[in-house]
Amino acid sequence: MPELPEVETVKRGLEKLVITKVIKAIDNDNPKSFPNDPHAVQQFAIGSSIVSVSRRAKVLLIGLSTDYTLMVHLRMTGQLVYVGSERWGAGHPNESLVNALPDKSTHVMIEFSDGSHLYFNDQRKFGWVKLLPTALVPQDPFMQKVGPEPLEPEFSDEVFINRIRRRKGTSVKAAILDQTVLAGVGNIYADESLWGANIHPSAIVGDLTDTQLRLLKKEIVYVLKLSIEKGGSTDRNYVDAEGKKGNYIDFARVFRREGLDCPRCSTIIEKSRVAGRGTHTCPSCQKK
DNA sequence: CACTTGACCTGTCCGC
DNA sequence: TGCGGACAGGTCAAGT
Repeated sequence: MPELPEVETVKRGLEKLVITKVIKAIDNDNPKSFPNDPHAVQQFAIGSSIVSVSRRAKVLLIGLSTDYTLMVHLRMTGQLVYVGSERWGAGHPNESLVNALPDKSTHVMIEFSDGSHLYFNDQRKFGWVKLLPTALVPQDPFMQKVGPEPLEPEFSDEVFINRIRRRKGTSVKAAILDQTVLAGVGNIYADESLWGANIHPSAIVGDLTDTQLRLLKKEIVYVLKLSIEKGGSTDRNYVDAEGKKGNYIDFARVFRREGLDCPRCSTIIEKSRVAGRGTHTCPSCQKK
């Protein structure tokens, strides 16, 4: 589920909600969701306070006062939801979810000393919460190989073109989904940005011009920024740190709009399969 | 090496 | 209504 804009939205929410909170207890029901040595958890997490929340690619990093970090990947269906000690008042945008937590998909539960909680929910159990020394975060194999952050200034046209051209034999959709090319694009923003650039997802990278790739890079940055403004995309499971849904999907041009009109030319949007993923295109705007 | 496919899980939806 | 199969936003290991 969550791609860069969703993880960024969770990060911004958590930053406001959990900094300075002291961890009183952590429970989990599944070692895949919480693959940590209980002794390390006891020694370096329990009793520590949260000093920072940051994001790299689709990974959330919750910094602790012990110089350890809780590294969180939401994968497909993960949620990280904060619930205050008095819950949320009536009228909360997602009252039914928040007030029902924990539920059967809650796999990690962090209790703070003030009685509030942070719940890690994950229907499909692909996500995880790992505790490790902060100094070792950069040594993580994924962190070692992940590409540049698309919303940082160093993500220039040259950087993007050089990196994506390493994948010259593959489809452009597979290339932008490749986290070593750039960080944070998933299926939604791949389809949305390719539509924006008038490029067919199955086009081979080696057949695209630098002009097309520059436009694609611009569209990737555009859709990611727009989605952050809208609080991300809720297609199924995604919610932010307060349990609220995102609104980008209302602004999507092709994603999940098969059978509807292309907003640019009114041709009916099609759904197909590219790079093993459900793929949405306008057959008129995005010629093969 | 470059690239593609299947696996990891659970839930939901669609066709018979 | 029940059942089987396909599919769902990510990543990695194993295969070609």
